[in-house]
Formats: sequence, structure tokens, C-alpha cells
Amino acid sequence: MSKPRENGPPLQLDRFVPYRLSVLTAKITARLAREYEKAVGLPLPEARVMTVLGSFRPVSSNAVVQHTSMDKATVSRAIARLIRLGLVTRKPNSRDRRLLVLDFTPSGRRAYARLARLAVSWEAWFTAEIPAAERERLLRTLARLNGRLDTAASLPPARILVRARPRPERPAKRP
Amino acid sequence: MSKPRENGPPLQLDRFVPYRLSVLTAKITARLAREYEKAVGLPLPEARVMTVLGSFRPVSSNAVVQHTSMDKATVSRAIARLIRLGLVTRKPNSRDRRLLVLDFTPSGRRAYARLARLAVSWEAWFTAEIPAAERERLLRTLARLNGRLDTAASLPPARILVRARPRPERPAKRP
DNA sequence: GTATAATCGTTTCAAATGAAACAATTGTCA
DNA sequence: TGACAATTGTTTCATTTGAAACGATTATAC
Repeated sequence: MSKPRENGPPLQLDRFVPYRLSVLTAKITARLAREYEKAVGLPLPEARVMTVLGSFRPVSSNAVVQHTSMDKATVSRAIARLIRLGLVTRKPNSRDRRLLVLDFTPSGRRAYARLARLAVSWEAWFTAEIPAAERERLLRTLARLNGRLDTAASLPPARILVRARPRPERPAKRP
Repeated sequence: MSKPRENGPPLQLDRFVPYRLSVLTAKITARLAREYEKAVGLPLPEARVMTVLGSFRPVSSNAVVQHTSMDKATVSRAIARLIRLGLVTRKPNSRDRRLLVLDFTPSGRRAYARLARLAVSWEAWFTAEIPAAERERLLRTLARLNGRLDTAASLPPARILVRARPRPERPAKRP
């Protein structure tokens, strides 16, 4: 009578999605950051901002934060440096003067072109071994998981944590 | 004759695997870190080390680094704090005294049990909307990509960047 | 209308990070 | 054997980070 708590399924680390994602992403990010630095001379936060600009320009600083999930202070500082480097311009939106919209300078556009070529060819190399269909499925799954985090609130705490009995079998399809 | 450089395919950010991975992983990590902190009182690096210990114990500090791709200084500090908290022990391996092997204390084992339950149920919630087969495919694809980074050296620079003509069709199988 | 709340972006400041140097140990090669 | 290289883990130190406070602007409530 001394162990009132069932254990539930164990944590299998190498089948734990957050773990697999974070390990893989850490490796990718480290490599790609080196490539960016070497080829374009920009550290990762700046390179990320440039990348977002290339796809969604003109955008506000806040939009960059939404797109990347970067911290807003980090984005703010990266933008300041890009402006100092002469790669990006910033002007207030006349309808809402809280918004500062960003765009490329001509030299920023050229830097982005190099950056984009690097990104595309790195990804081509990186995914060379997996077939196109698998890559599509990966992107779709990532999008679904992403949506899960945007819409749904959060893990309902407790209760689930102490579920004592194994969950029932799934009912047969079309009951 | 003034544009000697072909552009190649453009960078579509929302179909760019490193981007999708890093955005999703950032969100997951932020949420999970909050959960860990709330439920077990451990910051992310410590929680990660505990998680690795739970699956691969006993291990050396360096093994934790290999498993997680964390920085070795971060791991070293996290372990020091876990020891100070009385959750982890460390003793030198007698065959190779450079190796300090880590293991749980009894209270560390209990903390891990809570941590693991939290992780499992959070992932269950997180992946509730995607079917099991899709989750399997995701794990397989992530493993393949991971292997790509472990084995292959690196992006062969240049040349590919300026490829002017579309790549030839793949030759038919078994030539 | 005015007061109050919310949003955008910057800045401050303590804490975390990571590159490099380091001590300690073991491996390698002559 | 002995010299030199490689590995493990820690520590130092400059840089980066991110939470919180902030000023400026706009939206909402009354």
C-alpha cells in the first residue's frame, strides 16, 4: 500500500519529439550560423532578420518577431546593427507611428541575394538524401505541430499526470 | 552582358526546413521550459541533463554533451548545480580517471520521475492531433537528417552557388 | 471628450552563454 | 621509456541574452 502512484509510459528520449527536434535544430543552427558568418559576415540574428525581410518585406520589427519567435530585444538590436551597416532602412508608418517599417537598401538587397543563395544550396545539400515526398510530409507535419502551439492553450496540468490505468484501446474505425 | 549571375531558385522561407525547424523548436522549448520550471523547479539545462541521465545513466558529462548538443560549459555548470541540489552524484571512473560518471541520488530519481511524467504527458498533448503513423514518419525523417549532419562533412562551398543551368534529370534506376 | 489599457520598440541590468585557456589524465609514436 | 598529442571537464572573461521597466503612440472604456 506504499506506492499509490502508477508510473505511466516511460520517457524514451530518442523517441521524444521535443528532444529530437531540439538536438537536430541545434546542430543545424550551429552549422548554418557558421556558413552565414563565413559567406556574408553576418551573425545569426542579423541573418535571420535579413531572411525574413527577403520574404515579407516591408515589415515591422514586431512582424519579424512573430515570424521567427526570436526575442524582441534581440530583434531590436539586430535591426539596429543592420541599419548601422547600411543594409536596412527604417521609417515610421504614417497611419500608426508606433510601427517602424523595415526594408532593404540596395546593398542590403545584394547581401540578401548572397544569403538566399547560400541558404538554398545549403538546404539542398542538407536534404539531398531524403526524397521530395518525404520532405513535403515533414513540412506538413511541422506546420501542424506549429499550429498546435499557436491555437491551443496549454497542457492541462495534473490529472493526466496521475492517470492510473492504461488508456483503453482505440475503438475500431467507423463504429 | 551586365548580369553574369543566375539567381537560382528563390528562398521560400516558409518551406525552408531549417527555418521551420528553428521556429517550431523555439516555441516548444519555451513552453516546455516553463513547464519544467513550474512543475519541477529546474531550469532548462538542468532538466535536460536529468532527462539524459534518466535514459542513459550512468554517463559522463561528455556523453551528455554528445546526446544533447548542448555546450560543454553549460552542461558542466548544470551538473554542478544538480550536485549542489543533491539530485546527482559524480564519481571518477577507475579505468579512466578523466571520466566523471554521473548518476541519480534517491531524491534525484524521484525528481526525474516527476520530470518524465511531465514530459510524456506534455508530448501526448502536443502531438494529440497527429496520427501515430505521421509521428513515426516524423521521427524517422528527423533521424535521417540528423545522420546527415553527423556523417557528411559540410556543404561544398561555391560552384553550387553559381550553378547556372537546371540540374539534369536523374538517370533512370538501374542503368 | 478623458482616463485607462494595450501595443510597439528601445534600453537597462543581472544572468546565461560560449570561445578559449587551463589542469589533469590518458593515448600515441619514436 | 619519454615526449608530444588528444581527451575530459572546469574556469575565466567578454559578449549575448532576455525579463522587466520605460517612453511613445494608439485603442478601448466610460
